[in-house]
Amino acid sequence: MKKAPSLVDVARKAKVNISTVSRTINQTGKIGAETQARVLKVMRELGYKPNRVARRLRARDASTHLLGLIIPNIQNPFFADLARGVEDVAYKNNFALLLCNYDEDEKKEQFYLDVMQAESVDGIILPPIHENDPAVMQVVQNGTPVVCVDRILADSALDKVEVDNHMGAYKAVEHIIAQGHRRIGFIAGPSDSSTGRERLRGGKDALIAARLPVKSELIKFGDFKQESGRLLTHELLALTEPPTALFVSNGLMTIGALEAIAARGLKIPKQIALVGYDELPLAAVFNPPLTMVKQPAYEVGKYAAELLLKRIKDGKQPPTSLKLLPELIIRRSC
Amino acid sequence: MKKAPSLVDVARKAKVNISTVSRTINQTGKIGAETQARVLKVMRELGYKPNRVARRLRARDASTHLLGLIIPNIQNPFFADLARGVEDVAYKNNFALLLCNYDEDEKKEQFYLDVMQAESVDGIILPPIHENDPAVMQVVQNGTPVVCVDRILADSALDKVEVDNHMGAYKAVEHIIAQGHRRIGFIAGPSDSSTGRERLRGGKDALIAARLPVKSELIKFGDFKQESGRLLTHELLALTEPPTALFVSNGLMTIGALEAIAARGLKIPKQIALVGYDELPLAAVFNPPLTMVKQPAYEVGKYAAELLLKRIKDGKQPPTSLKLLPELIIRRSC
DNA sequence: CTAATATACGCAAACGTTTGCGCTCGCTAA
DNA sequence: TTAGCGAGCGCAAACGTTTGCGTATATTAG
Repeated sequence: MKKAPSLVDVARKAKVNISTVSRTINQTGKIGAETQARVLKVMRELGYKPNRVARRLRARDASTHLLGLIIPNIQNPFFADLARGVEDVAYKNNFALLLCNYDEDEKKEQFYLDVMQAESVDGIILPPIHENDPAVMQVVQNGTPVVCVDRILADSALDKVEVDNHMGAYKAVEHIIAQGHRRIGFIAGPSDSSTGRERLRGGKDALIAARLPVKSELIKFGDFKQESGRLLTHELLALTEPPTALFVSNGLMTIGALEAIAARGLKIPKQIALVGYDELPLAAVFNPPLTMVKQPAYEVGKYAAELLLKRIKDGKQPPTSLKLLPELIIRRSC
Repeated sequence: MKKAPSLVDVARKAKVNISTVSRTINQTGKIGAETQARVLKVMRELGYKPNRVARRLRARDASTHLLGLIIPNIQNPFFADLARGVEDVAYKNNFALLLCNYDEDEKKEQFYLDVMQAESVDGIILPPIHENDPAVMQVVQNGTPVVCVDRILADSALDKVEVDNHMGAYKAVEHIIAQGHRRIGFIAGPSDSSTGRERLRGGKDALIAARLPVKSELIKFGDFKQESGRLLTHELLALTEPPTALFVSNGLMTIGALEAIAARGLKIPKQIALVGYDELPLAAVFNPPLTMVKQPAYEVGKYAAELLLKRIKDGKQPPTSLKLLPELIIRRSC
């Protein structure tokens, strides 16, 4: 590893003290015009790049220009979009991004939270693993700025940006009902996640508003992963009186549901109608095109990053809470 | 920001010198059994976590437990899978991951390479933006371990893991021919990328092996993004004598192609057959299921990370070069 | 002309580690 | 008895920054 030029090298060559160089870089303090010019020239000649590690070590308070993003799984298109949103605003502000997948695994989440703190990131964006996440709470207590996305943390005064899950599910089920369906299968998320619960609630409320019974045998609880979507759809379709329509409450499970439907050779929407959650890359060109409730994932990431940056710059403002709106994209699957 | 306990705090409470604590942690040097036990106890009591920043600053040679991954776009499922592969082995080895999207933009690539160096990462995994990538070359010269994935860097003795692009395209086109097609549209990637060129070459070679002419009007060059797939497919289908089959050389462009086909209301595979590159989440349940050449993206990431870790531990072994095999998954779209 | 003040810059501490070196024991070998 | 040695541990430097404070010079006010 060739040694990169340091402040000392620049200072020596420019015949000034390192503090002068530092101040030139950061535009802090008073420095003479010609000194400044000379220093800048030497910096260019040497190809000097400030060492971020040293900077972070020293400046526990000043910004370290590093953001942490901890998500369940980057292979989930929703989180990929979200991550992209975060990254774009980070880049615009000269921040780098430490990205981790925790796979809904508390051990991994803890590990990565430790890493983030040990790296003294400026702030962290994450969907808490569940509402009472002690590991996250502890990070917050430490004073690290945290903004919650997608899911929220119970009774905490944190910046957060979420999507209206109740509305998304409500609209979806409402639409299913409007298409004339009365037996609606519901593949819900885990009941200990706020998103899972809110979407379930939204679906139920739509049923109630239409004076339809909510039948527990038509509600299955998955884990937001593809395989559970497949399995639960099979269960639903194997019922003696199977549903005529399906609402699947996230993207990965929707893929699984489609697998099950294909395996049984059912026609969409005639034999089984379907509306899924989260937009999928091929949903619009699917045959038939898939009716889905689309979440503004990129925007969630974007706003979250902006909120975080704002808080980093100015710690003591009241927390702001954003709730973005999902959109029901009606295509042909229901 | 509450101050985290440091070596000094532990040392003071355990009534030893900080160096003893350090050596206890790293298992380096000789330390008495009871001292060690005492130190470990205090560490637990205080909840001590080593500060990675300080560690990285000090140990320019020792491992800093941070890997860099620079990819074009995390929203591309291929790279999402790849990233996941990298992350999994990084996690197993207690490494964190700095992830960046450079969007095929040289400025961004340069910026992120600078960041990685300034963060003194242990090593970097990336698909070079093109074969003669001066920015990457320079990083290599600096002595930072680099492993290339997917694409390669010209005449450099680097670890690399790629997928056999020639074989993938060859198999695809071979299969299209075997289905009886004679007019085959080819949506290629950029000709200045090694993957683009090799896939084009593979396709052409399959044509030649079958003694079929390669007609330049049937070959369109895209940029591996969705929109170009859509546009170019429209161009191809608008020909006075349009192709009866399409080979699209990456995943995003395949989505675009499907858009164009859907917009024209063409039936797959009767009116237009199609085989795409890269597996897509919904490809298997698509209607008809999509014939695609699937790249082992996760494995690419996994092997790359393993190679990188090996090189970090033991710098001076000859570079190893892996070439993984793509798989033609024959479904019903061709 | 002297004193006050602003400007431009240097000095050195601090951030939390790792590590080469040196010191002090207690023990063994000659 | 003493030189030699290894085990166990402390001292202090170093990594590359930022920053509070000090100081010299130039400028202005009184």
